[in-house]
Amino acid sequence: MPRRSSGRVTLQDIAERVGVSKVTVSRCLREPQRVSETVRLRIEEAIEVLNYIPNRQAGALSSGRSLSVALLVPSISNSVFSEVQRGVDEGLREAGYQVLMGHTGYSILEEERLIDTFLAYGVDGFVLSSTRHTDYAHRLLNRARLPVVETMELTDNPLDINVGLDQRAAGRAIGEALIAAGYRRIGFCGARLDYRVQQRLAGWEDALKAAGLSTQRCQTTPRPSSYRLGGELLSAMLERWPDMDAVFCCNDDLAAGALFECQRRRLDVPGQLALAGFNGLDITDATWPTLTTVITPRRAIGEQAARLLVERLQGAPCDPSCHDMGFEIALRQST
Amino acid sequence: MPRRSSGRVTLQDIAERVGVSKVTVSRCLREPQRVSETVRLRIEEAIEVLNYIPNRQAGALSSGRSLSVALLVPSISNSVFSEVQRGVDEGLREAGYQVLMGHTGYSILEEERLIDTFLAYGVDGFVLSSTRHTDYAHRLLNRARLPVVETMELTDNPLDINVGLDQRAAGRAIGEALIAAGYRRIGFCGARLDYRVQQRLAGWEDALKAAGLSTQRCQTTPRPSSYRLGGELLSAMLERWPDMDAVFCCNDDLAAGALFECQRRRLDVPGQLALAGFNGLDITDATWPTLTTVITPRRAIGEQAARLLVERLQGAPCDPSCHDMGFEIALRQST
DNA sequence: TGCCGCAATGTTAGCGGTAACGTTTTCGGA
DNA sequence: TCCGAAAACGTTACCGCTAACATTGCGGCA
Repeated sequence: MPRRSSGRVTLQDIAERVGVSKVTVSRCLREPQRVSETVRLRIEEAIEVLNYIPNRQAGALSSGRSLSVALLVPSISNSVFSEVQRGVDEGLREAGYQVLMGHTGYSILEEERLIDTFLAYGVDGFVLSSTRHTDYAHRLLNRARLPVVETMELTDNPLDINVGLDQRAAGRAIGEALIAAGYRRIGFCGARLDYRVQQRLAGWEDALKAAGLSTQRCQTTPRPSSYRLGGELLSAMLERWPDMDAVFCCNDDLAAGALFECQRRRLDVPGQLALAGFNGLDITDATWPTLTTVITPRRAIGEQAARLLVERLQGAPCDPSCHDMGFEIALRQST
Repeated sequence: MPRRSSGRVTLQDIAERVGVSKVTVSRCLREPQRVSETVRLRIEEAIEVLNYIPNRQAGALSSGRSLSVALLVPSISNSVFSEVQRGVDEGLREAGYQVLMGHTGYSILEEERLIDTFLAYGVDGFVLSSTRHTDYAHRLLNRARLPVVETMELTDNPLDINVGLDQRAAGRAIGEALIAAGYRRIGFCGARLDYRVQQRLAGWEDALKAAGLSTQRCQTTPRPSSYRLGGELLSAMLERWPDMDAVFCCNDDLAAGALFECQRRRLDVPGQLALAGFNGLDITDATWPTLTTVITPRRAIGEQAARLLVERLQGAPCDPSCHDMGFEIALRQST
């Protein structure tokens, strides 16, 4: 009993219509210059007429390359990663790769699960948005011998390629900027507390300690970040440390939420309290007052990740490397 | 010359180690109860030890089902769609499907390209976030005979399943709410002007006309929506219609941007100008004053889409249907 | 004329799974 | 003890495409 053919148009159908073998059709699609002009035109016509859509699964199975790459981000709703995604997507699409996206919900266990899933899908490479993974994820990636880019933060010990920025230095820089602006009782407010946030916190502490200032005004929570949470955290901080004159929020969402809370309390920003955020999202440049923040080169990180990944995919040898994409302090009205 | 095997562990490797045929191993993975206890345990052990990861491409090629579904959204950075995505993802994952996401950048041509791409990947179904497609996309979808869910807005003529809300009715409702609150010189400000925004605009006009009010205070642009744009549009409107007493912004980003612009101009909201947005994003409940908006059931739309899609994937017949998920007006401080 | 080399195309043998059907084993009941 | 059906497992033939090698045809040159 012959297996039911899916009914889809296949290479064979094209080949029969044109009167060549299916290898020639396949070749025509992959290396057009290796097929004669006349045959090529007739094949192209047949593809058009029959509405042929190549079956990537079959192609991937046969060639061992799927021309797809997995991009794992912590959260889709967080606009921080949408810029990275755009950069990655653009760079990889140019090179003929399709990006398959997954979101880990900030969980390395979920990341592990997704790595497994995408390996099953036969992706040719990974772009991860962290340098922290489970042991099993490490083993999976090592065994698969695929190019991997770890993005966002830097690490001393990259799996393969690492593109990001020094989160701790950025935290320190914004701390120093606040100190330079004359603030002395500077608070830190952080949510989610993933590795990157911890680094920013450490940088903030570095700056304050170096200036001989107290680092006690630190309010953190494992809850996910949101505008409202920014307001709640700020309220709690104002209660505990009424003398606080500036707050560095670990991200822009919290900073904006804190700003709204100040408005609600008729607290003048920056007159009575200065605010600073992190990432440089659109909103920081739209609020009143505009928000001081650390602008992170998310788009550039994505593009660079794509560029390096493509090099590896096209044969460059595996040579672990780190790429510091820097950051920029944007001093705005809120400080 | 034998073809270079990818080096990956395959069913065959498991089978050899256990001393059974690979069909038995395959069966053990798909229908465990059809394999004897002892063999099953030994197979499971071998899978564990050898770190076997099934090759989905091969499975899909052979069975004709890939257990994956494409979800196409206009924009990843727009949080409106991340809620839909979450709903879809959750519902489909439960049923064993993997969601592959693509973003169209609000272009139906790009949507067409993505449909083509994902058909090549052999997805088993589509979730689209519009009811507007190119002719070619229509043909592709019809020919593929796959279940398709069109989401967000409603249509009289669904391709297959349609889950969304009546955008025009929602626009009318917010218009009526503003009128009921006593506003009479109500403006509309819109960006991007995709189909949904046009519907909201039409609804707003319906409400104003029904109340005998002027619909001239309408400022639109094809530019993509953003906070800053909200401010710019509001400025332009205040210049043209200084007597305006309320503005319905086609989405929350514009409304928030407009609010920030009011703060910049020291214009009291709602005292001097009332503002309303659309979608019910987090920010509307965080700003000061909080923003009146239309809360759209995005999560529910995603979940319902997933539910209906799974039914179809599991054999329910194709029977075009529309599902109105409704909306809710949230009157807040800004009106 | 005969031989060489290259361009254009074809043949073969898989890639790693699964559907369909075939065979063997097991076991209860007549 | 023997029979027959179900449970357990195996064989075969693909799914649609491509790598590697084989073949054909033709022009150019000695």
